[in-house]
Amino acid sequence: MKDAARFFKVLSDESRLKMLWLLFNYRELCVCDVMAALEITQSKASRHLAALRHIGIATDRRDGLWAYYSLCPVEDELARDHLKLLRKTLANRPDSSLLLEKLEFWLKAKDRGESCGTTNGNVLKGKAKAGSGRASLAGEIR
Amino acid sequence: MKDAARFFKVLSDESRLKMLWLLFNYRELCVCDVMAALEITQSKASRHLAALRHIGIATDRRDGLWAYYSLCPVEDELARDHLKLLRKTLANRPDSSLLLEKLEFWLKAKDRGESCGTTNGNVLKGKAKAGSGRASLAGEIR
DNA sequence: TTGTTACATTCGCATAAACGCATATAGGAA
DNA sequence: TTCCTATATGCGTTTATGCGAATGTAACAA
Repeated sequence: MKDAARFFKVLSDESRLKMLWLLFNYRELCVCDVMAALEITQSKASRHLAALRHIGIATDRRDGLWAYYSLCPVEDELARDHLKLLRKTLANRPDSSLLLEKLEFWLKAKDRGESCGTTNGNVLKGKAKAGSGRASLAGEIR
Repeated sequence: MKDAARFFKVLSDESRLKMLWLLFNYRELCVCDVMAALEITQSKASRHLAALRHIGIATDRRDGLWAYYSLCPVEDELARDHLKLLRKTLANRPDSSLLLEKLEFWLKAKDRGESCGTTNGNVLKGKAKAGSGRASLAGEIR
């Protein structure tokens, strides 16, 4: 049962639960999307996403500078079943919808050309840039 | 989602998962039963059982010197659903049946009058005592 | 009373986890 | 080249967690 305990340890952090909730609802998200929706630092987002990857419930796809994370098929039965249930149970949590709204708000701002601003500025308060206008690759699921 | 993370934190320890598995299969168990089945110290058993009690998924019933722990109805939907699923998923773990066998072995030894021996001796290696022959109150479920 | 037993709890220590900060890496643009 | 940006990671610090050993508590027996 050691691996089962390790799996639940990953679920025992609020930030990681929120990330899972976002990934349940969006096909893939980059680090700065998670950063913005959860209002956490870049290193925190990167590390927790890496934790999801390390136990094999998420993968990352690199595209230039960006790293897109998404859920991946889970071989372990216990993990797979509990993740499936988690998707349902998290939906009824009070802060779940708010979290999705925050993400949508950020994605729209990103579409308008705002940068992630990890180096100097605050993510959600960054000014609009004359940037590339890169379209978000976040795939909405709902 | 903070309370959800707290719930999964309780599941993130192998000893606590084993205790839950035993309580899924026996209506109630005293501390020394858990101690013997898991081959852990008394303070460890007591502490982890208290952790299950503190988040409201187990209760204790005192009868003289003994403390009998059992699962209790859980009001929170997330916790309730995941516990229900956990009962199924843990059944397929390789060490689950072995754990139940260890418990049954201990319960029979206890029925023969062996003491828990928390103070001085090792639990499973304690000599048979001319003790009270107290019948086990552990209620088998399977 | 004294002693024994089952359990809870406190203590101190060791390890693990989480964090911010700074830096490294690496791709894209100028 | 140089600069900027997105992400990963090493480092040091803080906090959390788990543990055994010892002690405390309360019930029962003699």
